[in-house]
Amino acid sequence: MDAIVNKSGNKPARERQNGIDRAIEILDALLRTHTPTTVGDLAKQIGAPRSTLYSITNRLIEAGILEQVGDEGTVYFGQTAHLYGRAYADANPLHRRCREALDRLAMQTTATAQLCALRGNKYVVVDTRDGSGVFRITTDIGVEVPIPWTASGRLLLDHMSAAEILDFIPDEDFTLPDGRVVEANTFVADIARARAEGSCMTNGLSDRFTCCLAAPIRDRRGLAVATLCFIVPVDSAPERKRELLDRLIESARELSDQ
Amino acid sequence: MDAIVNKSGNKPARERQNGIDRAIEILDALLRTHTPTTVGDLAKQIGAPRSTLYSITNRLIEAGILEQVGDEGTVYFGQTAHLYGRAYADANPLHRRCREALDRLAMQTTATAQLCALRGNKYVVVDTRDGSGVFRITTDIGVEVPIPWTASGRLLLDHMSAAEILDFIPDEDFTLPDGRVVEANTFVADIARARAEGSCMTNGLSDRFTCCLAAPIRDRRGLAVATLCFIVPVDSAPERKRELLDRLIESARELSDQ
DNA sequence: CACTTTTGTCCTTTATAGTGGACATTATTC
DNA sequence: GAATAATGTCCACTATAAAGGACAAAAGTG
Repeated sequence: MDAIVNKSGNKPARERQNGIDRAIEILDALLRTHTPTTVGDLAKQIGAPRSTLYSITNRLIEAGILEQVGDEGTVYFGQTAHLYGRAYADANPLHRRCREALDRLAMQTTATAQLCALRGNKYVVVDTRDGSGVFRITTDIGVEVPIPWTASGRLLLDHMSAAEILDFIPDEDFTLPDGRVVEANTFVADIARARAEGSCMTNGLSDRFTCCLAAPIRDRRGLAVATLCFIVPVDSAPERKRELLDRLIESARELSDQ
Repeated sequence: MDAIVNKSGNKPARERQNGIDRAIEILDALLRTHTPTTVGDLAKQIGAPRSTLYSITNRLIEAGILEQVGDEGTVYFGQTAHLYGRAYADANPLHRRCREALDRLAMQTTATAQLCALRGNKYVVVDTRDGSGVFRITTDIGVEVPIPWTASGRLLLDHMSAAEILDFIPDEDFTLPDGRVVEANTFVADIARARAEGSCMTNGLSDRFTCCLAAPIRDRRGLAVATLCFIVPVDSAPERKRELLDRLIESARELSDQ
């Protein structure tokens, strides 16, 4: 028999939750909404008693992981969270090298360069360098986006079979922001092609004005662990797109360890 | 009567600890050591049962806040921690503006520019731009340093009375890495002077070869919430130090809101 | 103004998470 | 190769933390 599951679909919803689980739910809720939130709102969002959340947020505030924002009742990530994150970014060799690559790419091309990866069954931007050009439709770092909306997503799934892919992605994620639907078969074919070509380009997919260019960074086993990606206007010259894509492919290959 | 206190000196040491407190202890221990650590070591450092730490670290790993590093038994911060930290840094207006200021300062001067603040009764580097020059004795981001070792520390305490200052700083923190001791009176006088001058310079203090230059960023009430700081060789020309200091003072004033 | 909603705190109850040990397995050390 | 230490997992016990509600005060709302 199936256990009752909550809306995130992966955790059994017990009536009494662990404090650490609650704390993680709080942090993830803040990452999702990407905006300072009141404790009451948090309680509503994650379906927890307010009294519990007050005691946990207070403890997290005391530790500096959360901070009271402005002077009205909302909380958001604090300085300590920033320090933890920097410790990660500085210690992770791949991440360090990727940051340097982003700097180079954004500098040389004036386009917006991003480092992208999976987080669960969603796509997230892990780091960005905003290009010096005016064009910047930039997804916020850490905000989860449905995989089929992105060029990078097609590369990040290229180790999976068709069945695994369709099982992995929630049905609703195939619907684009403007209501169009990505056909499952088309999507699987896209992935196969991206794998064969070692890169992926999408035009006007998640956004009508945006072209995304992406190349995979692979670990020693060939698994795409992240992607480098450029965001440019969809009406950029084909030659420019090609040139940018080639740069991405080269940088991403240098970052791969195989 | 005094409760039993653990070595960090501020938390009552109960025999049975809260899971969230344990989790925070784990994260702070990793930030302190600034290196991937085994669960057993963590347990030793924070004085907790191994069985407890295994269950908590596993939960944190599952959430992506921690990651298993390499393939041998150690854990460190994970990608999710990075995302939390970026969310903080992107949302915090002061922090955003400081990052831009650091970029400018490091670029224009080729010196290492840092953003510093207090964390409890210690000094920490919150962000750095390593200068293009060869000279870089850089404190790692997030690592706690005794306040009397730093120029910034003198500015960050300039709202306190002499008594408050001496009460705030642990006695052992007045001993420099090379064994010399900062006299309490001298330190208090340093702070008064730093406040009067609106900046602080130290030569060969925490490190024999380093000169630290710092200027305060103040909130509307005049409290120094952070500092901008340059790290240069102690034998740099006095005129250069003066010029760098003036740049810091100007940038820091622009970032202050008063 | 009355009325609703939200906020922050406090209290009691009870399911359960943290503890401390035991245990079989690897790693180290000498 | 024996001896020691560290690793990861499991279990039973009970102090305690999450829950769920109650409450006054503040903030919106009409």
